[in-house]
Amino acid sequence: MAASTSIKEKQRPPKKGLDRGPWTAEEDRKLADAVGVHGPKKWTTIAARAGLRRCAKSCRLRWMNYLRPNIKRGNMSDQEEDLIIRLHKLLGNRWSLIAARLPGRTDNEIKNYWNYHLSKKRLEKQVLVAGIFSEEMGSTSKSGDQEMVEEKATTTSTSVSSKAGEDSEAKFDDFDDFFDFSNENPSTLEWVTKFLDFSNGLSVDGGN
DNA sequence: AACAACCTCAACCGCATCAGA
DNA sequence: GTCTGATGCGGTTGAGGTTGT
Repeated sequence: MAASTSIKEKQRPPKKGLDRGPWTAEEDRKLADAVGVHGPKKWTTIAARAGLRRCAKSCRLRWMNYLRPNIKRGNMSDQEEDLIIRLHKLLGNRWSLIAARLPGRTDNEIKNYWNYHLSKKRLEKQVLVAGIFSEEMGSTSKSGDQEMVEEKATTTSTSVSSKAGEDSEAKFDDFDDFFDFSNENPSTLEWVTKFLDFSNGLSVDGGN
């Protein structure tokens, strides 16, 4: 983020007596206990009552991304990856919405996965396309296109992290084959249909 | 064995939105 | 209707582990 300062995160002083950095097992236990008592809401109350020197946001994040029950860990299956690609095409960078369709996966996890894995796959494909393109153009030396693609490879995160919608349409045409729902299982198809109905309704209403 | 490059994961921030006073 | 604090989301960063040379 451009808003991030050049000062390294971990070197910043803690905010008014609050701890920062990785959570300890003890903190996790306290947080889990507090959530058990108060429920996964009222994070300011939880942060205050749990005896943790952590802010409410930090507690919520820790719970949502790590301590919450039924969190699935480990590699993404092919089906999950496929679904992420399709949902991203549909929803853009709305990671929480995408995560809601992948039981046990967190928005943070999906975001991480997308930012590295899938953007990389896309770049590989771009390189391939650029290579074919320059061949068709009959260029023999290392083309400007290729250089551009290579340069793009160094700016992966910025192109991927643009606002939702901006990139999903224009930059992901390569995944159109993934976006064929004709063989989709009924539950996914049903949800996609509902979503499209809903979004169509919004656009007809002018978004209100 | 040492180093570099690659990859994963957890955590932080700022901003937007929501909800209650 | 406005203000303010709480909550949720998306973008970004960096530590640390793994793999390759």
